[in-house]
Amino acid sequence: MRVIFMGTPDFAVGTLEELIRAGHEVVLAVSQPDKAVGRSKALKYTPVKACAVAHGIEVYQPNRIREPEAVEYLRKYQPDIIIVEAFGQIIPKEILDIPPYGCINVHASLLPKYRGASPIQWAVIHGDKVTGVTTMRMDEGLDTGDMILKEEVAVREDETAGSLFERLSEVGAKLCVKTVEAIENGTAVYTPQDSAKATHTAKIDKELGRIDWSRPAEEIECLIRGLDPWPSAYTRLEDKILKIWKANVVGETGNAAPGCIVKVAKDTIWVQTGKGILSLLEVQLEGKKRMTTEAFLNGYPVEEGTYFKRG
RNA sequence: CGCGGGGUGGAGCAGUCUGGAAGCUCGUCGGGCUCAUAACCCGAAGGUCACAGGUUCAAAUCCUGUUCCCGCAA
Repeated sequence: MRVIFMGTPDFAVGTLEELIRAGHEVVLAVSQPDKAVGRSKALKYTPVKACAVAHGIEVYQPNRIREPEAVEYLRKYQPDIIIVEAFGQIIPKEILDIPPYGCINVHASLLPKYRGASPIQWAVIHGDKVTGVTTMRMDEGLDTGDMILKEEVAVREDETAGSLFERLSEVGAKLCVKTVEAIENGTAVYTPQDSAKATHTAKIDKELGRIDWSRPAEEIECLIRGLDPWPSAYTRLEDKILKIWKANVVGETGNAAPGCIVKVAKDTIWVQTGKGILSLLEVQLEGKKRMTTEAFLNGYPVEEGTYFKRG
């Protein structure tokens, strides 16, 4: 099939590669404009663009995909189908109507749960045991199209958003190819979503990582994993930001106030939360690298009875 | 040139302002104590102080250039 692929971050790269490997003719890759990234504020290719370039596929990066000019640009390629995955902009109806087989979206959740941005992080943050990937035929709503294929993935105990990203990306890539196959040979079944059961998720921002120590330890632990590798959960230690990368819930003893450092051992720091104690195992002080709590304590004295402050 | 922190034995840090014999916590190795230990005691190994120039009788420390890492911002 003649395919136009629309996507931006790493998550979508696997799908693009899998489509190419499956023998589809990817005639155009559409990605968000390159952004200034990093301390040097140098322009950097989006991961999808980099992949497309490596495969000799033409790339198009409109500022706004709903501009008539962008719509006409896509139309010229006469795609049989358009695959959209983590593109980052809402696709207008004019584009949805271009390909005869429609626009197919790969969404990293079990729809209708977690419609919207960042479904992977939210699955971890909420402590879900199971999540997955759904492919659907897009309509004008936000992730409301009819579902085609769905695959469940178990969330591991120590799952981070990063590790889940990798796994769902692979699952999504294969599921996408299967979906295209089914559409091509006419066996695809379109199942409407039960909108009554739909939930929506918001974009992840740094503010979300500010740890509220009055929350239960379990909830904070999920937040830490859900925001790893970005933007990370953090607290404040003596006016410095301390990111927390890894922690364990250790029980419910103690009646100190939330945020109190109730114990400093050789390789861990115990913090009182609203419910239970959280044992910090891997941290990162601002300006420093991420390190085990043991290493951190070797060079940075922390006293029992002092407090972490919020944000 | 967006702002800032940093590169010192295997790890994390102090020392740099006020040049002048390499330090702390931990790890490693050996020995001791102990029923035993991740605990305690004694001892040892291990560093061209990121790299390159310069100033000086003398540079981890002062000056110049380079490079790498990290936080913020975007």
